[in-house]
Formats: sequence, C-alpha cells, structure tokens
Amino acid sequence: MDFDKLRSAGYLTNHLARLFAHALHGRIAPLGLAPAQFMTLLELWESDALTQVELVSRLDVEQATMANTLTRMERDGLIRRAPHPDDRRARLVFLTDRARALRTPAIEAARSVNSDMLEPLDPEERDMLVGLLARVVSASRTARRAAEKDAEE
Amino acid sequence: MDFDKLRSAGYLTNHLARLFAHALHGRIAPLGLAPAQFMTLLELWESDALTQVELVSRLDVEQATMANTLTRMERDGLIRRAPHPDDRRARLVFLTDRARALRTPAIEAARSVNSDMLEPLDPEERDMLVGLLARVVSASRTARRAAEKDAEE
DNA sequence: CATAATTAGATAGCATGCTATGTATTGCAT
DNA sequence: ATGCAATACATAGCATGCTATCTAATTATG
Repeated sequence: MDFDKLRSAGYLTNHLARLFAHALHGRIAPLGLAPAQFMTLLELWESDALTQVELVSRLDVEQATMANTLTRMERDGLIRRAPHPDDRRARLVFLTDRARALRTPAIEAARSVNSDMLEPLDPEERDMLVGLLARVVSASRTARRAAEKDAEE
Repeated sequence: MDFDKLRSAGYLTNHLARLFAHALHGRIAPLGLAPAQFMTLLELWESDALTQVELVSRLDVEQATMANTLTRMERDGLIRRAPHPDDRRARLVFLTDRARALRTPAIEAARSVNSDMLEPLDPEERDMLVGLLARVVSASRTARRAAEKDAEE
C-alpha cells in the first residue's frame, strides 16, 4: 500500500497553499493586513456595504469563520458594521478610509506574490495551471452544494 | 486597480486546499484521524522511529506545528515517543499498532479524495495539474531555503 | 578544557478554518 | 393573526499553521 505524496493533488495543493500564504503574509503584513483580511477586502473593494451572508457566499468560507475575521477587521480599523436598515438580524459591513487606501498596495503585493511563485513556469503553463485549478474548484463547489441539498431531505 | 480572484493562483490554491481538506476530513474522521495526522503518518509508515526534526524537514511545516501535531497524535494513541539513544535532546517517534492498522484504509480514503476531486479533468489534465503543482512547490521550497540562507549572514 | 554557538524540543500567543449550538428576527402557511 | 421554519449572526471549542521565545543538550572553537 503505497502513496506518493509528491504525486498527490491534495497533498501538493495543501503544501502550495501554505507556501502562498507565507509569501502573501510577508508582503501584506507591513500594510497591517492578514491574508484572510485581504481576501475579504477584495470583495468589499468591489462592492461595499455587504452583509456577512453575502461575504460568506462570495468567499466560500463558513459563516463562523467570516464572523471571526470581521471581528478582527473591525478591531484593526478596516471595517465598521452598522445595522441593516430592513432586517434587524443583519449588519452591513462598510470599509473604512484606511481599508480603501490599502487597495492599490495590497493588490500590488498579491500580484507580485503570484508572479514570483509562478516564475518557474512558462506563461502558457501558468495559464494552464490557473485554468485547471479554476475548473476543479468550480466543479467541487458545485458538487458540494448538490450534496448538501441532498442531505436536507 | 483590479484583481480577478478567479484567475489568481494563490487565491485558487487556497480555496482548493480548503476543499481538499474538507473532503479528506470527511473520509478519515471515521478512522479517528485528522488531516495533519494523516500527513504525518504517511512519513512514519515509510520509516518508523523518526525524530521531530526529521518529520519537520520531510513535511515542510514549522517545528512548533509538528510538536503540537505529535502531542495530539500521542493523545489519540497513534504514536509513542521515546528518548533518543544517542542524543538526550531528541525523542524518537514510534507508531502504535493502531496507527499501523490504519495505513491501508487511510491511504484508500486519500486516494479516493484525489480521484473524486480530479474527476472533472481528463487523465492527461490530471497529470498536467499534478506536474505543475509539483514544480511550483519544489521551486518555491528551494527559493525559500536560499532566502533563509541569505538572511543568516 | 571552557565557553560560545548551534541544535532539539516545548510553550505561549495569534490567525484561519471548521462544526455545533444558541439567540433574535423574519417569513410562510395555516 | 399565530405559530413554526428558516435566516442572520454570535459564540464555544477544536485543529492547523505561524512566529517568537525558552530550556536543555550537544558541538565547535578558542
């Protein structure tokens, strides 16, 4: 019973994700940002005033994870939360000026992490890798949602 | 200043790693295993009686991370730790019978996670993806080690 | 040989992620 | 209109991962 971890997609993906996270952390920590905060800001830079539920569905993390990330972001002065005007259960998440100002440098940092990490690949290979990753992620999200739908019955 | 997360290797890798981890967790939790424990067992199944330092270098996690994982594995009856005969600082990690017995079913579970997740890809595409991931991981580890070497001076 | 530098490991403190649960509100269906 | 199900969010508890720091032991060096 053998298992070659260096030919295992799951193993390699886990390892690569840690390497990416480490690199990103190094580049955005000077901005006062952590990786999950950056990910969340990517959505808020696109459209401000989202609810937690909307962020959860866009980023595909669990609601509890997002709640904690938002608490840390509020602590760090990146967001404010205000009551939703039409739904007293919900709160809207707003960017602070500080978070708005970080958009350009943070995205620049993320871009440079991607280029550095993919440096060993040819341009066509980079596209190939990104395309394959996107397809697997997309299919897996779909499959998971179908499975959860099933489980409801 | 735009950033398309669905074309970002770092973003996709992080997302895919979470999807893989979730799938693996679901399959090995019934065996009483967690993902990081499985990863560690992969090394110990190959060669028993390793030190923590040896596990750290093979799995490329930080020493503190491995120390905690080993503590949980000892708690769960997967390993025992005994003093190193030639170095009183070190301890050797040994598999228990329970951990040995899990080898076949756990590897079977991991294999099935990989096949399920890569199901949307053709066989050649799967090989391509695994090969590209392996190259990026390998290059990045090398670069990181070089950078650390540099930082020593 | 004595001391300094290195090495092995443990521990503290934090960020992300998860599951499971609790609370308040909303909305639907009778 | 009421009463139950669904929804939005918070919280507790745990696993992984990290950096930073501490102790003890070993190795290297003067």
